[in-house]
Amino acid sequence: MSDTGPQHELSARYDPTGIESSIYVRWLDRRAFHVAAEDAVDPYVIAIPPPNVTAALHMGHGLNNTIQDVLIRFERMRARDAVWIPGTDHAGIATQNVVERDLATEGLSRHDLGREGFVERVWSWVEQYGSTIIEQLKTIGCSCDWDRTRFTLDDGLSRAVREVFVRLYEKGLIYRGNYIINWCPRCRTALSNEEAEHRETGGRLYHIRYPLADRDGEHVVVATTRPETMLGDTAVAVHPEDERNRHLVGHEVELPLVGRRIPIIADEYVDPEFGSGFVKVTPAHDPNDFEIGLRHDLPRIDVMNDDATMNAQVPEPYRGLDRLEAREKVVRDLESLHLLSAIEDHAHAVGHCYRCDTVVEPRLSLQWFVRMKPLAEPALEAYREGRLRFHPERFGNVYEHWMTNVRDWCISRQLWWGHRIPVWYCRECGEVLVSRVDLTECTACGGAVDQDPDVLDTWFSSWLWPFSTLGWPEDTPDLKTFYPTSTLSTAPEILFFWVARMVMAGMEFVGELPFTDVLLHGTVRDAQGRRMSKSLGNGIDPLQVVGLFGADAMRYTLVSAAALGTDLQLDHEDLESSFRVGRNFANKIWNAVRFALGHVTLLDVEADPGTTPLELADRWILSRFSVTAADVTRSLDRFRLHEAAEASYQFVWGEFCDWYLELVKTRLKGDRGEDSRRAAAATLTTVLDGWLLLLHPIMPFITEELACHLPGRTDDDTLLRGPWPAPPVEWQDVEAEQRMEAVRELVGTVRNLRSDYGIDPGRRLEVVMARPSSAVAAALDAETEGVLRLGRLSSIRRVDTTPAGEPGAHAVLKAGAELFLPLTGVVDIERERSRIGEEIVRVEGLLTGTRARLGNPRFMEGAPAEVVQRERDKERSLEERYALLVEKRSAFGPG
RNA sequence: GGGGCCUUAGCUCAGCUGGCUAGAGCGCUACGUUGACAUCGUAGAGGUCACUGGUUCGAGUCCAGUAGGCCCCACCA
Repeated sequence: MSDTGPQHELSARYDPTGIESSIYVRWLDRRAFHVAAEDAVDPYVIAIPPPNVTAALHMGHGLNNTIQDVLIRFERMRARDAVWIPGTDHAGIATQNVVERDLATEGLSRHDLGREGFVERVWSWVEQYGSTIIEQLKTIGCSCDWDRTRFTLDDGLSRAVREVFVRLYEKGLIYRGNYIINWCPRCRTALSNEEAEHRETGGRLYHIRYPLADRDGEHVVVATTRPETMLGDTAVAVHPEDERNRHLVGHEVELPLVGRRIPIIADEYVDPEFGSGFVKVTPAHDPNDFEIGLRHDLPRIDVMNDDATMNAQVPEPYRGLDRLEAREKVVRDLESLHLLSAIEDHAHAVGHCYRCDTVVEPRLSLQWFVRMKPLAEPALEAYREGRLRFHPERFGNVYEHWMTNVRDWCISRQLWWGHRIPVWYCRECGEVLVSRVDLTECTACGGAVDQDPDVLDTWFSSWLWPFSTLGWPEDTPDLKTFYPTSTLSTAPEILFFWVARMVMAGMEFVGELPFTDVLLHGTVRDAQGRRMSKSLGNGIDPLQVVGLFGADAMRYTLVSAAALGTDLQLDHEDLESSFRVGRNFANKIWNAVRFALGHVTLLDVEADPGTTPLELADRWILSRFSVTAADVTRSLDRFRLHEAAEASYQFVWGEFCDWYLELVKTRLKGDRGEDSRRAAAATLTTVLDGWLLLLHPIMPFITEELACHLPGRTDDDTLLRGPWPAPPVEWQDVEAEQRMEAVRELVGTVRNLRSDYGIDPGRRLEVVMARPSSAVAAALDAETEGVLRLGRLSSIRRVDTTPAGEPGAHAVLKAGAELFLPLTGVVDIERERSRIGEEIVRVEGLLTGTRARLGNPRFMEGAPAEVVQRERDKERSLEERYALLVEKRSAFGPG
């Protein structure tokens, strides 16, 4: 589309509509994101945190996947074999919930379909909607290797899951047992500790009298936040050294409402200082009580059904009541029996199901567990030895703490959607068979077998993701080439759920860390600082943002707003203000290139660069570009994406557009001769091409679109493979930077004075200059025309000393020069005197500070030579300015 | 109960290993249609870097404490 006169095709406003999708298709057509193991020499690999297959893209995904895409594109441009492995997670509970809700609208439950029918139904749901989020990732530009898309429940990954289960079982690291687990009465399944979210809740502490069974009229008082569990009490405990109460050990109390006689026992767990020193013991509904129960061989009475209604273990009046109803009734009944001695407010942390937010019930239950300690050790060691790094670093502490105190992992779930537990129980001999292949009969006695009905925790497949996606347990070429992966980027919320467990799995099953660097990004919040969520309705749909402003605008905004590990705020009620930065920047880029394209031709670019001498502005912009490229590279290397974004922005807008383009405009028209024109055109194109590359990881679409319009490039060109800009160090040019600094200060000062005195912007002024430093003089010689044009000056008159007593404005440049702007009839002497006076005070202050430092012997000894030198230079230039300013002021005569 | 983080311009935030005459974007004020861009340009106002001490020649940056906010972990009922 760009062979001739491309400038005519670019509109004045950047409109990403259509451009982005067609570019994306072009990339796909070339299979540009695919890398085969055989071809990979220097792999850089990211395994995507697989979004739930039920998910629709939200801003959190938008941010995380933009970050990953930036890194992948950056490395790909650096000629590494960058592979980004995409996929989705079957998300056991979440997906089952979605399909069950679906069924409910037809008046059906999963039980109506039966297990097989239900699972089929979920699969068809997945087939229909499962690729939604994958498609959405393409919309925001993600350059995943789509040929490698995986699903945690597909055949290969299922095989990995089963292999892992069997291995751990054989190693004695998986066991089945009756323990207190977190039970979600709504999902009717066990949860892991991590899946129970503890939240501070305002509750009550009830003090209940338990009458002593053998001493009439006497009682002990226990305190509880959950009176309904008393129905399952099997003991009352005191601390063995509790002077007040230990004489009661061995006695019994009669459990109110139930009538059961239960013993008073002594156990270290009890805090004698708390309350009355007595604790009710409910081994089936509290983890501590469970432990006490073990030590004292107490009966465990589970008083609830799966849905947290009271079961047949409780007295008739309470049966069938929900636990909260039961609580109220228990309290009422105790009250009427005068057994409630007090109720006080009491805040405590209550667990909630991370999927449905129902209050979790600690409950005794037969489940499968993974012994974590042995897995944690190598994972901890890897971190301590510095082989595993977190960004920001502080998350290392969090990881270490969790790893050190890791508890066993409850992995069985009472769901239908997921990896079925590969365990069979023999009906005949009771043998427990754990197998890599499905069994139909007992391997011991040949009897009929039943497979465990439960499925595995979703995370039991996710924790294998970095290698299961590469073909493990087969020793595939992919696994050999692409494992370990390089960087993992994710949200801190799943540090334990996923990141820590992946590290353990990688070490255990492949013998190597799954990745070396873990990037934890912040949370996307709304204008009030609240987390974006469906229930609050304060989310922003990335696709809507893409539709309005383009993916690049969104990506730039997100990256620039998300400093490493910090949260970012966006306003869901004002998308424009939220994404304005990126949108405006994209527009700026568009127009800068549009302008340039109107002035450069293929001939300019092909000309031998040695034949046309570069001018000051050319040398300067090359130098600035060189520095910027180095900064951006360094920032990306250190995962400081926002710094890379900001550095590019400052360069493109603040230096390239504001100064270079402005200075070069006349030259491009040929006003300063053909050599000058050509030098400008060649430099312009070189630098433009360079910064388009620099921005490509963050803004892939617009840069790709514009680059192919540049002379020397065609539609077949792509920025995907870079090469990543690595400007020669020779481009860095201290002299040019100093001189351009003088140009900018000169122009800036003139503009400032004009503005201060309200000079008509159209009026051309003459400026008088005296005593320019060599830098200023050289700068002026090189760029007179530019200075005149940008300062709207008619001429610069050089004199030995600026006029005293004439009406006009004085200034002294840092770069070294006196300026005088003759302003007959405009300048008010008093105002000018006070303006200079203020400047004198300011400079004097700086000078005092600098002199104090230089006069301090300890500074002179202690500070590095470089710092001392800088202070000396500063002192000298401040002294000169000071002297000149004082002289100017005195020219006004005594104030 | 432990651990961590934050507090810098009106707003949202940068500021990495101490050298800062403290930055950006937005907002605000004034001026401006100088043919890339009004999704723009030029200039400007605006900060005792939460507070108190300490270390240091030098602290927004390091240390301790105080106040306020946030987060994570935790079996004291």
